[in-house]
Amino acid sequence: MHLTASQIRQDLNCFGGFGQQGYGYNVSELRKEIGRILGVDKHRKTILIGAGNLGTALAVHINFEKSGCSLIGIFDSNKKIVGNPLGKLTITDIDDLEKFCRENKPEVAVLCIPKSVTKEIVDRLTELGVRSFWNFSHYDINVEHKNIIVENVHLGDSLLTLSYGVNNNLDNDK
Amino acid sequence: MHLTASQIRQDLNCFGGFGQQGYGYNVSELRKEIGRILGVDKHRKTILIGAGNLGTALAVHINFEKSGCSLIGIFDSNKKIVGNPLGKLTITDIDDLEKFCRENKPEVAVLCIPKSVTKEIVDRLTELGVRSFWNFSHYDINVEHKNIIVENVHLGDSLLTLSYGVNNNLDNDK
DNA sequence: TAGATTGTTAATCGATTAACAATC
DNA sequence: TAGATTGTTAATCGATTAACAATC
Repeated sequence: MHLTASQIRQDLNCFGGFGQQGYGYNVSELRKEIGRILGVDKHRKTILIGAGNLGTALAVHINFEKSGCSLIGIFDSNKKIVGNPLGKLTITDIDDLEKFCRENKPEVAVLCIPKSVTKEIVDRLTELGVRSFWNFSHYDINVEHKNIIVENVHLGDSLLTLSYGVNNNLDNDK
Repeated sequence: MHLTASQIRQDLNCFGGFGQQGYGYNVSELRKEIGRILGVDKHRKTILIGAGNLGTALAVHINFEKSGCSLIGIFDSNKKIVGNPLGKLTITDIDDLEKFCRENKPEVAVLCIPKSVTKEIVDRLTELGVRSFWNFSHYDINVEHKNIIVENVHLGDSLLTLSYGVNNNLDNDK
């Protein structure tokens, strides 16, 4: 993984001492501890907004539980696909978002929606108590309201990084 | 963008001087220069391997030209979807990969395929002269053969980062 | 000349690496 | 005791920030 032993020891010490000097690490215990730090033992209720190509891909391929998230709802504004099954869930009308959230209190939202509607959706969701966003839209969520956690995934930027690498013969796989 | 003026000047100077002291930058010229550095003015022939949910999402939503790439072929092993249209292209049988590459000489490949077949596909593509990979599979491409450029996108890692942020109340939007 | 803005050098900061003490 | 391995401090490296010279 391109990491030195020294770096691993330093990093682990940010969270505490997990090994025994002269003896080593209990690997399975260490693994569990790291999992706890990352929060993979949680089941945070998560909803997906937007069941287009990307939303569908994520709903099908991402193992949410593996990251401590539990996908409990999928929403879309397209009435033609509302009611359709997607994985183990059924696509719900975005108009029912408020009702659903008041009843189920999700904490995390995955945003697979166009830039133009993202601000409105984020406003509605924060109002409803959602504090964490996995954001695939091109809109940059404005964290004026602190205590909100955002993980942006801008795939276009990633392709641009590759393009730079191609044009400058860089091995950026580190 | 959370950048200081100093940082921008430093970064620009890695590539040369683009402004005039006391006067400023010619913004549209600077923009063009940065574009050239990133290679967005190129039209590198690009193929997409795997037309599942994720591959479809990328084919539809990503503006390849904007990053200097030109999508010229889409391949899948599923005979049921071979021949189907996808965007402006038609899904081609993966068995025709060699023929297509010898004729069209693509430089970049987007990998939306399962981990299990990635090594084989990468071997075939490098043999055919493809040197750059935008890799969405979970397989870590082994760059033993230098001169190969890889940009990995592991969406699961991104969700795990969010999970850590949620559990430790970190604002990681910087 | 005064004000403004870039280019470049120096200072600061943080992260990586190396060294070594502690311990089995 | 010798060898091995973690925890922790010190040294090194690189990137960010600050300072200032150059220029309009």
